[in-house]
Amino acid sequence: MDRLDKIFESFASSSLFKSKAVLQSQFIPETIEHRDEQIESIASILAPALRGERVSNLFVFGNTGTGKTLSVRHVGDRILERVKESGLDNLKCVYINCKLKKVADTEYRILAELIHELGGSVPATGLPTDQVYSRFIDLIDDKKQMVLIVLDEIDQAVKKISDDFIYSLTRLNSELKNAQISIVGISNNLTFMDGLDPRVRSSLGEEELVFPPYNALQLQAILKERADRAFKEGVLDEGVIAKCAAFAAREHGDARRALDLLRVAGELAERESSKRIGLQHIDLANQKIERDKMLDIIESEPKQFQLVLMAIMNLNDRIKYESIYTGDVYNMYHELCEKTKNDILTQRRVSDILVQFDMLGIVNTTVISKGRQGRTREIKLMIAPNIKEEAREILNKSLDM
DNA sequence: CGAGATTCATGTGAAGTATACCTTTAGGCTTAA
DNA sequence: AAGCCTAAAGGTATACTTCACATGAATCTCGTA
Repeated sequence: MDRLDKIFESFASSSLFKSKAVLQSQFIPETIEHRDEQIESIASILAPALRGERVSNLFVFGNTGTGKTLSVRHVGDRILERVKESGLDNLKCVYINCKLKKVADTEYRILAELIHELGGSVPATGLPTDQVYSRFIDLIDDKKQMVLIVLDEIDQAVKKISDDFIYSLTRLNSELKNAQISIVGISNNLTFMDGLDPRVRSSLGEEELVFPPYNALQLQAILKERADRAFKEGVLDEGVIAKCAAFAAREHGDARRALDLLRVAGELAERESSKRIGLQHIDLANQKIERDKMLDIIESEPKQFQLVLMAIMNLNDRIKYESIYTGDVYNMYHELCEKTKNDILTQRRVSDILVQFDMLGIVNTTVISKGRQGRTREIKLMIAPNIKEEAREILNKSLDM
């Protein structure tokens, strides 16, 4: 991808970009603006690790795109640098994102990922969970060291597994003879702590830190800084940055989104070989981001899920004004399965699939009781009309219809 | 007419099944001394 | 005797099914004014 980008860029002499990477989400800037206070706090909490002391478990809150991950990683990297300089080898830092489905959505997988990151290996399945624990312990307890575990999106993990997992992690210290572990939890759910077991809450929340959302002005400053590095001079129209910032500020001050917006706007402008990036590109970019997100989800869904979605879409077209209910969806799904020679799942399962769609935001469901007509889910399709055609194409293709 | 009882079409939870992987273990075979 | 391969045994995750019970308001029933 990067190499292709380079090729294309070298051919497009009118490229607007100086360096696109600056706007990509993996990019880690040297300086993080408007987060000095938080970074210093993190640093002072984690600093004892340099002396080989156990540091307090830390818990970081804040909405998406407020720089939590970035700040924590930044501090972590700096500490590791420091460790390297002084030639010591008594500190390790592991970063895990619990939200990435492939990486971790069971206790097992998170542990496996931890072990993997620390250089060990463990099969993707098959081992009793407690054996994985003991492997983990063996791995880190072979010498005196500190292990810093950063769990990003920890709320996702707890939701899917249970807080026992974190409890056993915090308890692990008592089983370790040489090594010590500390946990840094990152969550974008402010109320996450309330639902936790009190024991977990107290051990995990030894230190807490809140990242407030960026306001529009701060977003502007951040965007400005990055835009200067990313774009050639004078390609941005007046007010483009302000508009990006405004869009993102509306979305809870999500800086990542703001940067995405800017990048996509740039790409769009470039594609129509415009010399400048205008306000209309931002609007287009906003639409495109939404669209891509939705289509990606749809495409990556398993077959049975796609069949159910197809059923919903068919119904949605047919009866424009009435609501769609579970029973209708199931019947339509049944038909589709027969037509496409797919296995037919039970109603129970389809019901669960609908719940999943609801969580993904593809569909909006409400459980209602229709009196004597029983109880059901009222289903509303949330796919924007202008994407429907494409969505249908994707479904047709992958369902072979 | 109004308070309860009924009822319908699913929601929901628990437990079970099938399948795909994975490790460990032990037996059998090969190999080298 | 040591080393290697293989198959069986024993575990987990995932996707799904089966069974049983829970829901909640429209509708029915029936006593009463």
